[in-house]
Amino acid sequence: MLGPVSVYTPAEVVEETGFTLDTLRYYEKIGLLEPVERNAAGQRRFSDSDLSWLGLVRCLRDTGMPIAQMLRFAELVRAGDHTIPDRIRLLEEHDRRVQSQIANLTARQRGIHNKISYYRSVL
Amino acid sequence: MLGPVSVYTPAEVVEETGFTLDTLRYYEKIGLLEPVERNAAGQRRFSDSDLSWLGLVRCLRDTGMPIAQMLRFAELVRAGDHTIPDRIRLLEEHDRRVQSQIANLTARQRGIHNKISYYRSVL
DNA sequence: GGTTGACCTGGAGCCCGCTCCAGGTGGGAT
DNA sequence: ATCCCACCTGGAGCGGGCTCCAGGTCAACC
Repeated sequence: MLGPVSVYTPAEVVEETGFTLDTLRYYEKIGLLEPVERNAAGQRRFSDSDLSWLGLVRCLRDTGMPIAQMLRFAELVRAGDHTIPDRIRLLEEHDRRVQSQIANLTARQRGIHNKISYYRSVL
Repeated sequence: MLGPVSVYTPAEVVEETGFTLDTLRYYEKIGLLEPVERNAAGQRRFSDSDLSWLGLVRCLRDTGMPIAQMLRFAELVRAGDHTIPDRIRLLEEHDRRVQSQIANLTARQRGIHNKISYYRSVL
């Protein structure tokens, strides 16, 4: 039994992923997205696997991974299953950076809270 | 009794705040920093109050506040104590954004963890 | 079969936030 | 007295990540 094999228009992918159409085209142009299938008229028809890749891209972007590093990751994916350990290492390293991002954000937020408290105290 | 009134060289401020000297000059140029005191030779001598302001700037920058908004905040500070309620509002609004940043980061991190687990499961 | 609107391409432009440079002055340790 | 290094200014340049545009093609609905 195969999973659903669906096809999505650009507008649907924009809706689904939150990326703009310009951004999707840009990602394809730089190779962050595999060349997307086209219909007879040359319009993009995205696949489930494009969608799922874009889901991961969304996670990595939103956690601050630079595009250059996502490209390296994309190359590992293309290179085949033997790169899975490398992919794990890359993601784990990124995860550590995300963790410290959260810690820093939380610490700085405390500084902001202090300032707010101070301002309240002098009202 | 007055607090310590000290004066800091550019190098000390760089050390203390983590901003580069170029960044400090840039912040002064755009008015995010009040015109800094100078010695006879025209070199900057930062005050305690510069340092403390830079501490707040560090919190706001690290939590993603755009420079334009920090400038608005700086103007409120210059305008005097009657703007304290506005400052509180501004900081609280920013705090809410920081909170949702942390939430988003945490959610995306879960997506990354899932991917790592998946990769581990297929090894 | 006409109109509207989604989509296409290549390439230029933009915004943010620094960062770097050239060319020069002054301070302070030896 | 000399050296070196920190610091100064104004202005240009940069890197990242899109974003916008002109000019054109197709599709789909009335």
